[in-house]
Amino acid sequence: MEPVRQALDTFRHPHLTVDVALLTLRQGALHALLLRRREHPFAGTFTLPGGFVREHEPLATAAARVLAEKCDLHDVFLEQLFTFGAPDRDPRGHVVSVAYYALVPHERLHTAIGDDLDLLRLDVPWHDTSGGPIRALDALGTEQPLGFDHAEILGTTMQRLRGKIDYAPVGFELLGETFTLLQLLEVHEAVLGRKLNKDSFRRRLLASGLLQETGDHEGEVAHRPAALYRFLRSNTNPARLA
Amino acid sequence: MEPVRQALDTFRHPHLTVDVALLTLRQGALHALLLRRREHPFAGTFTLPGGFVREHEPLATAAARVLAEKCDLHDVFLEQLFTFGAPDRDPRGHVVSVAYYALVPHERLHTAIGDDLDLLRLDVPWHDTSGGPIRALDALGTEQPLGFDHAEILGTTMQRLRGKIDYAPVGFELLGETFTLLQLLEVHEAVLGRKLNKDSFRRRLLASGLLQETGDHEGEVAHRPAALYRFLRSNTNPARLA
DNA sequence: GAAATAGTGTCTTTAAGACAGTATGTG
DNA sequence: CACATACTGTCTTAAAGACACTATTTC
Repeated sequence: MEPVRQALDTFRHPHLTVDVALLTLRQGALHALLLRRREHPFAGTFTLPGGFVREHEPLATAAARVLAEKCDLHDVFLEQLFTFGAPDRDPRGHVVSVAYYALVPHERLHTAIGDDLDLLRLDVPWHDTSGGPIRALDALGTEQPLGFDHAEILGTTMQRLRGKIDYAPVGFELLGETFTLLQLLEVHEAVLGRKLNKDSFRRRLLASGLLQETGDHEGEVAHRPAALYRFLRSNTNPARLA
Repeated sequence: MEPVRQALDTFRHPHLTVDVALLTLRQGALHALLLRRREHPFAGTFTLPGGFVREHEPLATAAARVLAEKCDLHDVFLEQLFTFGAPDRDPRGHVVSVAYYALVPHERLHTAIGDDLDLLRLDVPWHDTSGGPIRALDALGTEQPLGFDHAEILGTTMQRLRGKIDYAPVGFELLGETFTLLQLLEVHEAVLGRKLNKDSFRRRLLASGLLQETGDHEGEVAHRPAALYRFLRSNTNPARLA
């Protein structure tokens, strides 16, 4: 028996970690920020950034710390997703992981991408909110294997997002400070994996009270420029964690 | 250094428990199954049944075991709710709790109620899905204090139920094998805390494909007896845990 | 002016709410 | 038969989808 497994087995309780599924929108498709893993187990696969929860550390703080330490990312939208505790999810021993998902505009990620940190495109094989593991594809469209149960965690993230985007203001977290209605529509289409009706989307969002007109319009386009909106963050909307 | 050893040697880690918010419907109102606590801390308060997660034990199994050991309840609807990890939620140390909620018809609880096990009526002070702690009232309508963050856990349970009952078949879990449409309506009204429109409720449920007519009708009523329905459990519906 | 998307107005379709009226049991 | 609730049919209302039409920018 290898020494690591031996060390874990001497303790009677499961260990507690956090994993963070950070999603962003690139070229109209959702991508996840993943780490290329060098060590046993699952060496060579991609995994979500994660780490142990310290004693006296709040769970959301642990998730934010993991993103800061492993990806140099600060002040992103974070929300608890689900806790994964299958006894065999880590071959070294029983590790229970509280999964969080994070959303961030693509512009904020440029510096973070490096050798062992990559954005993989998500391919969701189901078309409703049924759930199940999903696939991660590299720039060439080749499937890259995911370690542990992280394909399952990303699937649960998509399931949560699809169920939530219609009535909760999460789409804004993937856009910059200001955006057009078409950009917001494209976020919703990327999350839901299907085309949406432009007319009713416009009506619904304008009537929702979530949008504030900036007065500005987009530029650099060969057509009538669209009005730019800002997300009106009310006191009941979720906050960011530093 | 290997991360596992680092966590064990450098940092102490939080302990992991499960807590179960078991809800039932009695006299048209939602009640929670609570234990009267005798020990420090929170001696004299009511608390949710809970316990430590054993190594190599799945989380849902731990939740079902707690219900079996502390309440002699088996084979109930159980679903993971949220994981509570505030460092000060237990004054004895950092205890992270994976909360589950359970739903069970009132008839199945009669034997479970005893000296230290009681059903308290829930009083939800908010009228949408905004969330927050809720109150527990005894048979006389007197508020009974809840230990730890269990008022918060019950509040999150109500929030989840209210958000879910409109599109997921959870109302059936609070009813017996067969039921009338009016009984199902009353379940929805108890969960949502408001009156619903009878006509559209009937239309919606009959069109949903979730109900199977038994052919029988209720008896013992001084008016035209209503048709009895059975919940049509499809393969995508949630299962029970033994 | 051509091209392209933004934005407006209106008709149709669909689901919920309202409500009148009929059906069927008990006492 | 009175009464109470079950159930049915239809009108109204609100929101989504469809689509025609106008507006405004770049090239």
